Order: sequence, then C-alpha cells, then structure tokens
Amino acid sequence: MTIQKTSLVEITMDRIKAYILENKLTENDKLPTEKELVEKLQVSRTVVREALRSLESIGILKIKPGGGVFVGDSNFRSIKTILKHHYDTHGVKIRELVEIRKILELGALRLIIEKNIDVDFKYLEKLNQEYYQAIKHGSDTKKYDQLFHQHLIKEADNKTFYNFTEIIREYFSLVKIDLVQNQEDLLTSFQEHNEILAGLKKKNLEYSHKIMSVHFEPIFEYIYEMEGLKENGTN
Amino acid sequence: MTIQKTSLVEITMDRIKAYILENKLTENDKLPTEKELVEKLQVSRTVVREALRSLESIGILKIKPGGGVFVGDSNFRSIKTILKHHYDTHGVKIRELVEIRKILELGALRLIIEKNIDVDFKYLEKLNQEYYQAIKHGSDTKKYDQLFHQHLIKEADNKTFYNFTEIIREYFSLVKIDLVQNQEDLLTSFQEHNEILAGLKKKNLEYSHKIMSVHFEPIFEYIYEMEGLKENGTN
DNA sequence: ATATATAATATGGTCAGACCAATTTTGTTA
DNA sequence: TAACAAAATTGGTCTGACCATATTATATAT
Repeated sequence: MTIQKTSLVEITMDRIKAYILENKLTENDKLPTEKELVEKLQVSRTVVREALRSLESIGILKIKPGGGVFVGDSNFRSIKTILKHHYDTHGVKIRELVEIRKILELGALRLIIEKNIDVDFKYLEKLNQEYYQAIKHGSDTKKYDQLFHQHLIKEADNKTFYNFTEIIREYFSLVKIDLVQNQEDLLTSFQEHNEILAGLKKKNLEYSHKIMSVHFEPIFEYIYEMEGLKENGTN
Repeated sequence: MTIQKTSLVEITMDRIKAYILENKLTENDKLPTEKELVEKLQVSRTVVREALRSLESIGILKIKPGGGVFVGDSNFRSIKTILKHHYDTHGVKIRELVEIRKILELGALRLIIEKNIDVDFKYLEKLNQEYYQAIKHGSDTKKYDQLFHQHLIKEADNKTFYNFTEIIREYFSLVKIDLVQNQEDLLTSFQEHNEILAGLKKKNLEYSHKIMSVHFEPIFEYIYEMEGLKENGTN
C-alpha cells in the first residue's frame, strides 16, 4: 500500500550521503561494511550494494574488494567519465572547446592582474625554458606547453576555476588534433609565452590579453581549415 | 584462476556503453531488458542490475520500473548531483564562483563580438523590459535578471560553453546569497543591461566588457564585506 | 622478542531463485 | 469502437549461498 515515489535504492543513496555528512567523513575515511549498513538501514544487501555501486560510480565512494567502503576523493574523475561518454555519443565541435579554453585562459590573466596576485614568475619562466629546450631538442614539446598554461591558471588563485579548467582540458584531450607545428611555429609560441609573462609583470591586462589571443590564432586557423575541408567533403 | 583487474560490473558497464555506441542509440531509445542482457552478456542479473544502476546514476541510462531501460538525456543532471555533494562536503568559496561567472559572461561578450554574431536584440530587450516591469512592480526580479544573462550566453553560439555555464549557474544557486538590492540598485542593473546591449550593437568589446565588469561590482563588494565579517568572527 | 610464514576471518563479488509492484500488452465486453 | 479487465512483461526487493581478495590473528622460525 505504501506508495514510494523514489526507489529504495535512491533513498538509501541519500541516507549514505547523509551519513557521510553527519559523521563529517572525508577522503579515504571508512564507511560501515555492507553487512553493517544492512542492519543499520534495515534494507536488503541487494539495495545496499546497488546504492554503494551507484555512489561509487559518481565518485562519492570508493569500494575496495575485501577491504571495505571508503569516501572517494574529489578529483571529478566521474565527471570526466560522463563527458567521455557524451563525447562518444554526441561528439563535440572542436571549435567550441578551443573557444572555451581561450576564454578561460584570458580569464586567468584577468584574475591574476585584477587581484594583483604575486605570480611565481621564476617557476613559470623555468617551465617555459624547459619548453624551449624541448623545442631545440625536438623532443615532446606539447607536455611543457601544457604545463605552462596549466600553471598559469593555477596562479589565478581560484581552486574551483582550476578544477573546471582541468575538466575542460581533459575533455579537449579526447579530441584528436593533428596541428603540426614546425620549429619556427614552436619558437613563436615560446616567445608568446614570454610576452604573456612580460605583460603580467607590467600588470598590463590589455597587452597580455592581446598576446594570448594571438597565441590561439594558429589553432583557430587550423580548425577553420578543418571545418572547411569537412564542408567540401574532403574528410 | 582468471585474474580480472576490473570487476564484472565495470566490464558490463563498458559493454552496455559500447552497445549504445554500436547500435547508435540516442535519447529515449530502448535497451534490451534485464533478462535479455543477462542472456546476451552471460552474467548474472545481479551484475546486470548493478551495471544498469551505475549507468543510470551517471545519467547515461534512465530506468523505468515496469517499462524498461532507456538511454538518458544529456542534461548533465548527474554532474550537478556530484557537484551538489561536493558542495555539501567541501563547501565552496562564493568569491570563486562569482569570479568564474564574471569570466564566462565576459567571454560570452567576446565570442559574440569576435564571431560577429547576429544577436537577437529584440528578444534580449524584451527580456530586459520584463526585468524593468518586475522592478517597477516589486515582483521577483531575480528571475528576469537570470534569463537575460542566460540568453546572452546562448547567443555566443557555443553549446558546450552554454552547458558548462549552466552547470556553474546551478552550482552557484546552491549558495545562499542575501544580497539585498533596493529599487535604485535594480534600476542601475537594468540600465547596465541596456548598455551592454548597446555595446554589443556597436560591436565594442572594450565598452561592453567595462559595463559587465561594473555590473559585477556590487556582488564583489557584497562578498568582500561577507569575507571581512567572517574574519572578524561576526559570523 | 621479532620477523616471517601460515591459517583464519572479514569483506566485497557473483550467482540463483523467489516474490512484489508498476507498466504494458492482450483480451473481453458493452 | 471504446472502455474495462485480465494476463504478461519488466524492473524492485529479498534471501541465502558460495567465491575471491584483503585483512587480521596465529603459529613458527630465527
């Protein structure tokens, strides 16, 4: 006779989430065992297990076979899983992702300057020098380029912003891009990094914005070329 | 003897995701029943159910009791669930969210102007007029203010950008903000909306950026005041 | 006494079968 | 043909069993 709008499993999920809150459990803290939860929540093991599984799949829990159930870390891995599937099924316009990345990078510069942040230039210059060395030696440059931009965003002193940017970055990494850059292009990129830093040192938002925009141009050109090819059916 | 790194449930999840891809299933398409999946995948119903449950919890599937299993919509509701819990457990600095929103709003203006988008000014002006009426009548203004900004971002012609912005907006809505605006403040806000539109019409990025920045100032002032109070232990 | 190897226990993983609840389909009747 | 009722389908929950891995306790050797 009891009409229950939401399933027992969902209710149990909520109760477990509430348990975490009430007991102020944090990363890697241990939860009661399945058995204990069955007794405590007065539901079948089936329900407890499905609830635990679901909570694990959204990253709230971490289940160690034979070990126990623990509070998961908050690295948003599950969000990336979701976006991965969304990408697989819906695809994504590369242009859209690049536009977003540009906005975020410009935003980071703005935050740094407007909040008058004491940037760790030494470290950023070191990263860029490693980028330079990689270019000279013809080794993997992408890695150092990424590190530079990643750290720039870290400097914006906004953890949430950084997290979201990382998610976008991972999403972007799903896309295969064959943007070939010869050494000359790479050296230009390296120089732009330096100029962005120079702009930040002078706290000149307009200038650093301008350079960052230029920095993105080759990518947009590549994308427009790709989209043009697509329309021509050249695949 | 068979060593399996990942659990059967995880494998089954992957197989079901693959099934969706292979059969090009889209929103609301029906999947095989639990029974059929048990036969097809040669695993127990327990495993199938836990896999389905997990996929449902991340929004990939939608389970209708008595009806069947269907492909979920891609509204990222599950991501919002994840962020909700993250907010409950970790909290978030309001300042960070406002900073992000500002960056995104400025970014939208940039996209609109740089891509020379043919903005639907008529609609935006209508929304803003409704905002004005709400202010005059002392009714719920927040709604119309939100709609204006929401639509502005829609105009940027970047679905992915819009989706992410919506996620941030929902995240933001979790935070209780008691920013009181008297009629004068609201009229100023209304005027700024108009000026932003004027800037867009003239395709003047710098100007619209400037107004948008001003538009955010009251919120930042409020936040800084709150943070100040916090430090003083005034709660 | 300590360290190591071994056995026992605890914990999550998987399977099977049963029954319940809601939905969908089918069949009957007005 | 439409409305209602019965049957079948489908997911929801429960129980109990056994397996695999991880943890803990115990025995053993040094």
